Formats: sequence, C-alpha cells, structure tokens
Amino acid sequence: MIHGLRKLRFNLKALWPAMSMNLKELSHKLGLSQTTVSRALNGYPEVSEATRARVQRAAEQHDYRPSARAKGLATGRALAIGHVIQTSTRHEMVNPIFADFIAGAGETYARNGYEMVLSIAEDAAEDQVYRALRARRAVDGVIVHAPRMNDARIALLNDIGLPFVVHGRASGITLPYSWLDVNNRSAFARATGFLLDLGHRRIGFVNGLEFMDFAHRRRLGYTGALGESGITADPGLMRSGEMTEEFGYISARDMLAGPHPPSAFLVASMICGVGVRRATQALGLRMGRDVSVIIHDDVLSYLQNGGAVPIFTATRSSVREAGRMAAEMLLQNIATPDRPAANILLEAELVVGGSTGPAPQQEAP
Amino acid sequence: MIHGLRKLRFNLKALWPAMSMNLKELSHKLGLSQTTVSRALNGYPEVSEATRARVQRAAEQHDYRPSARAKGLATGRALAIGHVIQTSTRHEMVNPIFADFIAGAGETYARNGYEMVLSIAEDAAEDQVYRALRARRAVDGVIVHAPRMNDARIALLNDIGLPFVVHGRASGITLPYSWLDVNNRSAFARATGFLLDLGHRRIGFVNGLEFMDFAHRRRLGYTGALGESGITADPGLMRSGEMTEEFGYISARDMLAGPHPPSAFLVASMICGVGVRRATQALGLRMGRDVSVIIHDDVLSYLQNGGAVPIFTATRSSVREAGRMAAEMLLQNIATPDRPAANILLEAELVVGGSTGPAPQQEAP
DNA sequence: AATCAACCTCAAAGCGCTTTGGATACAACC
DNA sequence: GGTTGTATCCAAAGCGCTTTGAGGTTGATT
Repeated sequence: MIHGLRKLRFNLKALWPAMSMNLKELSHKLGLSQTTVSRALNGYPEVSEATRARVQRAAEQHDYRPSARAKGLATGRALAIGHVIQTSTRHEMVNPIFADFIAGAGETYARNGYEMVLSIAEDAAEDQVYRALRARRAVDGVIVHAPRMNDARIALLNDIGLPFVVHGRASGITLPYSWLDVNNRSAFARATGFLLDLGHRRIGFVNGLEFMDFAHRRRLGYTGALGESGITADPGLMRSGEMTEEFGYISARDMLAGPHPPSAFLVASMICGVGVRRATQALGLRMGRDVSVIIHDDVLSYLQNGGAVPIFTATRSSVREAGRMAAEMLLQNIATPDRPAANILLEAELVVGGSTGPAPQQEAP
Repeated sequence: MIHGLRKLRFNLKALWPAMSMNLKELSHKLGLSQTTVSRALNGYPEVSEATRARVQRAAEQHDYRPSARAKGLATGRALAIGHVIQTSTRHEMVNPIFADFIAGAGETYARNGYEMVLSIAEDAAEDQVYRALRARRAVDGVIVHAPRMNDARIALLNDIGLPFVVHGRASGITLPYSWLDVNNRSAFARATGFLLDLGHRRIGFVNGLEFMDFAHRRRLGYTGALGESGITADPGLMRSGEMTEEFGYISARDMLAGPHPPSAFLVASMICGVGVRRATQALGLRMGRDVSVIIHDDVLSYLQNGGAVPIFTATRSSVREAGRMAAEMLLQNIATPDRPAANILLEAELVVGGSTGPAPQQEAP
C-alpha cells in the first residue's frame, strides 16, 4: 500500500511530458560547455561575439529559457515581487484600486524580468503570509498595500529583512521606510477650500474607513481647511465606511434628510460618488446646481471620470502610475540594499467638472 | 574593470543577510538526517510519530519552511498557477472583473499550497508570455481570461502542453478543452424575455466588444429571444464597445435621442448600467417607470447592486465564485493529467430590482 | 625562440530540496 | 540460532542553473 503510493507518484513524474530544452542539452547541441553557454546568454564579456551570436541563435531556435527555479536556486534571488491582498471575511471587499495598481507595477516588472506573485491573506493570518514569503524565499521584496495607521507590517518586514515599499504611509511609524503616497491631506484641503470659495458652508464628508491611513489624512485635510475658515466640522456631516456605491448612497441620503442638510459633498472615491449622485437624484436635486460634489479620482481604467468633460469635479491621481513608480522604487531598493529609504509624495490635481457650482442662496425662513 | 564587476556581484551575495533556516541546518540541530526530516514534514509513513512530532515542533520553532525554488527544482512542479492579464496599449483597460476573480481563485490556491503568478501581456506579445511561462517552468498551469471567438491561445496551450482552464469559452474551437462559463446566451435570452413580457418592444442592447466570446453569446441570446417573439433586432438599437461607464452613457443617450427611442435597455455590466442611468436621468426620465434597464451583475465586491433591494434588475452570477471553481478545476487537471476536459456551465440568476417596469403606454400620434 | 597577454573555454562545486536504494536494530517466528 | 519481518533511519544522487578557479590557444612582443 505504501509502496503502491510511492510508485504512483513516481509514475506521475515519469509520465510528465519531455521537459523543454535545458542548458545541458543546448550546450551539448552546440558542442560547448554549459559555462560558456550560460555566460554567452547572460552577457558576460569572456565570450567571443561570434560564439555569443551562435549561442543566442540556437537558444531562440529551440525556445530555450533557463528554468526560473534553477536560476533562482543558483543565484539566491527569486526574481519575483510579492503583493499581498487582504480579503477579510468580515467585509468581503477586494480593493477596487488593486487591479490598476497591479497593472502599472506589472509593466515595470515585465521590463525588468521580474515576476509578480500574489498572495491572499485572510484577516489575522497576514503576518504569517509575509513570514512565509520570506522563509520560502519566494520573493525578493513586497509592496505593502492599503496601510493602516501604525501599521504593524512595517516593523514586521523590517524585522524579517524583506525589502518593501509601501503604497501610502502609516502615521505613527517613526522608523524610516520607503513609501510612495498621494498627498491626501493637501488634496482634500484644497477641495474643501474650493467648495468654501464657492460659498458652501455645510460640506458633507463621505470618507473611507478612518483607521486606514489615507482616510485619516483626508479627514485632517478636510477639518483643517474648515478650521482655517473658522468653521468647526459638524460630526453629523461626516461618515466613514467601506467605499462602496451603496455606502455613498446611504451617507448622502441620510445627511440630506437631516434638519440642516449640506449643500456640498466631499467624497472618497468615484464609486462612492456614483452612490452620492444616486441619492441626490432620488431626491430630485441636481448635481452642480442644488448640490455640489467633489470626488477623489484614482483614474481607474474601467471607471473613467467621463470623457473630455469630467463628470465630477475631482482631485485626481493615477493609481496605475503609482504602481509603476512604486515598483521601480522597490526594484532599486533590492538592487542597492544599503540605499536609504526613499519617499515620493505625489500631488493630486484638481480638475473641475460639472458637479460643482456656487452654493444655492439660503432661503429665508 | 571586468573583474571589478564580478567582485561586486560576489560581494552583494556575501552581504545578503544570513539565509533563514534550511533543511541541512534543521536536521543537524535535530541530530537527524535530511531525509528523515524531509519525510517527517511531508507526512511520509516511514517516520515514527514521536520523531515526526519532534521535527514538526522544531520546524515551527525555527520558522523553517522549505525553499520554494529548491523544492520546485527537486519535484519538477512549480506549485504555482499563472494568470496572464492583457493590457493593450490601444485601450488601456484593465478588466474590472479581474480583481474579484483573482480573489476567488486565490482562496483555492492558498488552501492547496499553490502560488499565483501574474504576468502582463502587452498586445501581440501574448503568445510569448505563455511560451515563456512554460519554458521557464514558472507555473504548472494557467487560467485563460477573457477568451475571444476562435481564441488562438487554446491551440497554443495545447501545443506546448501547459495545463489550462478557460474562464469562458471560445466559439469556433472544436477541440475539447476545460472551461467554466456562465450561460450568457440563456441569461440574456431570459432577460430579453422578461422585458418582452413587460410589454417592451424596442429594447436597446448595450453590449461588450463582440469579438469577445461572452458578448457574442449574449447577442445571440438577445436576438434569439426577440426572434421568438417575431421581432427583428433593429441594428440601430445595438451598441458594442468597451464596457465603461462612459460607453453606457453615450450609447443610451444616443439611442434615446433617436426617432424611435427604446423603452428598455439590456446592459452588459453594472458599470455600463451606471452610465445608462446617468443618460436617462440627464433626459429627465425615471428608471423603472419611463425606461427599464436590466444589467448583468458579476457581484463585484466593490460595486454591489444595492443593498437588500437590488437597484437594477439583473442577471446575476458571481465572478468570485467562478474564480474559486475554475481554480479547483485547474488543480484537478494538474493532479490528474489524463483527465478528460471538464466543463462547467453556470446559470445566471435573474433578480428583479427597481429598474424595470411595464412598458409605458404608447402615446397616440 | 621564449615570454606574455589577451582571449576563450571548461570541469566541478555548489544552491536546498526530494527520492532511491539500502542499512541498522529489534522483535517475533520457526 | 537463523530467518523473516517491521520499524526507523541514512548516504548519496539528482533537479538545472551559476560561478569559481584553471587550462588552452592565439598572436604579438621581446
């Protein structure tokens, strides 16, 4: 029985289709040593140009490509970058930004011969995922997504010595680390200021979950700008939650139903904005006239903010571009281990669309 | 100069942090051979339970995890599945479905100890990406996304002998292959029938790009159902394009502006549906009264179709669940190479929301 | 003719695991 | 006592690459 099992396994391996061309066979075909062929293909100078050309041609012809694992084993580098996506069972939400970020980062990896490996981390087991990634030498580094305030992952990764770049920042962490972030605070302060200039005084704020660092900073921007104009933020005008369409809808609907409804909204994302729009229209209000709305636009490829004329006035910053840049940063960190932590702070652009206008005149009571 | 370069490379490797615990060291610590430790950890019966327990405890304690590459090299399997995401430069669109599908598939992989590797394929170079994946033994199999009609990838993958499962199907391919698909044709036929039953006779169809197989089948469902009711599809009521919000908006706006506007729309996705809604509302029409709308809902986690009461009447099928199932299918195919091609056809559910209602009475001319 | 670079090329030793084909010890059986 | 199991364990041979340290060939220089 035991031996039967073993034999089965063995047979499986034997049945495996003839493995593709490998270095040994290729060098044999060429009448060269493996060393020479390897050197020729990896651009070492110890090989004559004539030989190199011959080798390269043969490699192409036989569609030879070195085995990723053998190469990795020999060189000690994985030539792969990890992205850990968190999918909590509580809120089964996949970050909608993820796909575009990945697409951007992927371009950078492809250009540099790196692979991208994705891991799913369920809730608490997150630490284990990073640890495992490191222990199995599965990746040379990771991108940390969606940092929370005081995010524990940063210390963890420093501890276990796995190079990383954070997309975003983590307030409360004092150690230096590499990050790339949008200036959420200034973006939302500016948007708030824009609404104030239009005469709005009661501005509803539909924010993301505020333990997320970006949401925290956005709130600071919002309250700060109000404060500078001598306005105290009204707790009744602030909502925080997972950024779904439904959340935008409910938040706006409830605020508009209150005794002192806002005349404008500051909204965390395009998707939320769609929900806010649904709420305003359900009440027969027109966006840009009766109610002004500013959203944050991540320039997601599948949810563009209109065509030539933006639908929403928005603070804009491409998450795909962020992906490209973050990946580049990480690859540099890996290539130069002693490099000090690098930081990039991107400023969002304010684009004016049809969703904002002067505050309606206050009706006499 | 050359030697300087070499030395640099060498030094880098030397500087590399002390590699984590490996089998050799662990077995030495335990006073056992590598064989025994390996067997103990991999559940072979030739090891006493006492030894196994001792080994497992030590492994945990030292956070030992076998190197993925060494293991892969030794076993001949990569323990990784590839997903190729296409990002054409023409239309810089990332498939919005992708993130949720991946999340579903990732759960399956995680449960089975597999990794997920993503590759970006730019336009034409797609073949090369699959070839490279195979030649470098980077993955044990791939999931094929977004198949087109007569998709050439299926023949290619069969050729190079890389196990795969298609998410969707490819009309025109006669060879058997494994796939998992939603019954798009019946779903759209049913939705069309639903609208016809409500008295709608002019039904606009906002479809995806029709060289995509799913869009092709949806169209067959739509025209088929119309045909059964003795209605010939009006070319002026059919649009096909990349499924963005803007596309939905423009399509609906233009059709509604025509001489014989439709009283209902069949729409390819939730995102498109949002655009259609924007168009109807811009014209002062109310969804569910003046204009009926049915969308296809992939149950994306970040774009749910409302809360308890669906916003849109929809044909519904969870893409995340599809990811889970497709991944399972692929893992089985890999485990049992001679297994005949498996197919799963999921039926979409029709959920009735607030976006549909009886056709408005025709006004007398 | 001898020497010396400069240029090519190679055999062999890892990288960290799995797997094969024994080896060893102990008990049980005839 | 010798044989046969049975339960444990091990040394060593790969897997496919890179890299080290050396060995050959040329052709030019003394």
